[in-house]
Amino acid sequence: MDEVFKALADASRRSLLDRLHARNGQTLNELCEGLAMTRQAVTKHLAILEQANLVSTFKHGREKLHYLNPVPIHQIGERWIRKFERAKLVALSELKRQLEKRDE
Amino acid sequence: MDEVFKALADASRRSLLDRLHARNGQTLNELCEGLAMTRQAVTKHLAILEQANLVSTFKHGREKLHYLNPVPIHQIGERWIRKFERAKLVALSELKRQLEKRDE
DNA sequence: AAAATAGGCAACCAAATGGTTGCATGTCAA
DNA sequence: TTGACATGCAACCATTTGGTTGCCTATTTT
Repeated sequence: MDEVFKALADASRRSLLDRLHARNGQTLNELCEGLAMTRQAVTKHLAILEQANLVSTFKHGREKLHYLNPVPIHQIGERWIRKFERAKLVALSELKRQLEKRDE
Repeated sequence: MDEVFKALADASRRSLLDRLHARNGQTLNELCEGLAMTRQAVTKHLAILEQANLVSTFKHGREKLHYLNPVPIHQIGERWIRKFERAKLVALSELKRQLEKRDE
């Protein structure tokens, strides 16, 4: 879980995930296109995403294909964010109560 | 948005949010209790959470009260995670299709 | 077989991060 | 008013991070 949060902390890595979300199964070179970064920097980012299980790779000849794995992202949503959604609802209903009280 | 992801990247900070979720409005000293960290380290973490708008503070005499703001967390869920949930569904239905195909 | 293409490895670097210690300030209680 | 308590500020430190360059290997293509 911690690795996933760490991996998502970087904007470049999130944009790599976005790219894979737009088109899955891209090669390293394809993922490098248009980025203001060397290929090696991208390689490192992809390694971190792979480590966090957010991306899986297949070798096909001399190319390495990258696939998005949305499961950990989903888990963050389920196991972590959901918990705080409830707090938000409590805060909202509290606010509502206060506002209604004001009109009394 | 980037600040929120960065703030959530650290396990100590996430556990501070957990503590506030369990009991809102704690003082700095209360939040320090039981942690293997100096008060100053906690102060820094709280500053980062505040900067990311995940925590708001009120001064009450010599005490500083900390309140959880769940809105940015909710936004991460809405604006970011939701997008990838769809990809997961696509992946699942693809898998289902493959499995069904196998039985033909 | 030679050249071009796709990617991997390792050393290096500057800046950011997470933590510390020491001291200062503001506020409450005796 | 004096001491205790809650917090703030600043300098410092080691490690991690995000990036680079240079070179090597493997697979195609011509």
